Amino acid sequence: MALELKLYDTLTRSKRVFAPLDPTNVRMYVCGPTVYDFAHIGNARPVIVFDALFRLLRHVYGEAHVTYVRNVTDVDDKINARAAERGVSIRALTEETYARFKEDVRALGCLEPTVEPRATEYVVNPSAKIDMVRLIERLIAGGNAYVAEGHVLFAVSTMPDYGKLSRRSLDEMEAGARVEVAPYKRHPMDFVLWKPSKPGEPAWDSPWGRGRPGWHIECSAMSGALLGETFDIHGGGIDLVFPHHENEIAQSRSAFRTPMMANFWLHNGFLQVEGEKMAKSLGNFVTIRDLLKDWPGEVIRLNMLRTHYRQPMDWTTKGLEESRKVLAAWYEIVGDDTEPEGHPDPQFLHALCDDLNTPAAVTELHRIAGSLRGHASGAAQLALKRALKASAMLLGLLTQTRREFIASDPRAINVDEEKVASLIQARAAARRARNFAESDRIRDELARMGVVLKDGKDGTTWEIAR
RNA sequence: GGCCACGUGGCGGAGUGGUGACGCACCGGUCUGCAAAACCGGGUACGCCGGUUCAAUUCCGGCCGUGGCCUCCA
Repeated sequence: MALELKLYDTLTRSKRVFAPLDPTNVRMYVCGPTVYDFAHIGNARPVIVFDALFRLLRHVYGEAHVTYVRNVTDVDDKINARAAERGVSIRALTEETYARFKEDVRALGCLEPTVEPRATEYVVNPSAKIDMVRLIERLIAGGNAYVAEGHVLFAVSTMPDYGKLSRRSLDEMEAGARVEVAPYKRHPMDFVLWKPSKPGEPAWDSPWGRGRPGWHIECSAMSGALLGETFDIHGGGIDLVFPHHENEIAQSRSAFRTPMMANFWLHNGFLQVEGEKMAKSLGNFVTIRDLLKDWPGEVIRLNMLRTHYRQPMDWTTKGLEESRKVLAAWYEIVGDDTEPEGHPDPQFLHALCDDLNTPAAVTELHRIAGSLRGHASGAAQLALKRALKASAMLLGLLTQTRREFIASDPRAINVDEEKVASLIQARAAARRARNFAESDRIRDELARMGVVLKDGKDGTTWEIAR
């Protein structure tokens, strides 16, 4: 394999060369949405980032050799609360929210994961290799979990490595704990695998009574069922490192008796909005849905990828505007050529293979676009255009024609393209007749429609004013 | 209170122990009937204080700032 991919692994806090456990089936699991509300831009970061990684892995190992699992959490106390609040059934709420989520991420140019399992389908699932109830039974049988007052708890003291991912010791965690410890816990850090359900809450029959799973067990069950006891990459937001991923590791490794769960643990950084933390109390929750009312999906996507996935990021309107300009300029260069015949640029790929360095990859796209200016012509020019297009497309960018991109701007929906075209023709005629008063009048008329003209060697093009 | 990240020019944002990436904006020029676009050229940087080193933006320590986790949260 010519391309050497390096990824930063949170567990070892180091960048390591990625070697698949099985090159014919590279397996990645990413924690997906809890479906109780519209997804916000912070939710979009891991979705876009790991989609980019998925695409890169498919390029390196072949499309048929990558399995990407992103779960859907459809059993959760927030869901119960929201459903009750709205007076709808839990099922109706989760189905509706999930459908909206799918629309949102498609608009952001994300490929569908190979499998999108729902937590509720893996509580008890006899046809799966493993499910949550069986996993918990194993943990109890193996001495890693115990039953107390209708709950099943994981005993962290049975896991010598507990805390390794988040680099904190049990002593530190106890010392820093702010929350009262449930009296039935043997150790303060023991966490819930199964809990009883009150009337009205989702419930499944289990050896421990009618109840529902704790938060962490779903990911251990679904990754185990769909990817196996150990797999290559586990991803998610950095806020999930503790306790979620730490607990997943404890569960999976204890149940399966393995030295590791995932070979690489990848975490994306947090996102702020206009310099402030995004919080409901600040009223600055930016949903994907809202953004799509103002910006093409590709603009949102490029804006996300202009920052390295591990860096903290500030999401701003100014940044979106810059991303829009960059994308528009690239489309102007590539034009309406849709032939996906090029190959991604080697330097572009090299940047991506360095821990998914998308900002550096974007720089390479600028480099290719720059080399297209001026001198290149004929076959060389076509090859460069296609390299630019093929490279960008690997990241889910420049997937349209120039015209489609312009039309995809939400602000363009009120623009009558045919009328614009005829006005441009009329202006061209006036200019040929050197009737500049008339040509300027037409330009002003178009400007009032929100259309900005750009005269070039090969005629006049236009875009939406901002 | 404990643990952990991040802090680069007007803005965004890579990277590196020793020649000031890249983009946006800005300024100057070419082109254009004019403007826009395009093209050519230009400037400004590594939070603060120490330490290691021939040499630090890059390594180490402290401080300050921002954010994350410790509780359901991407």
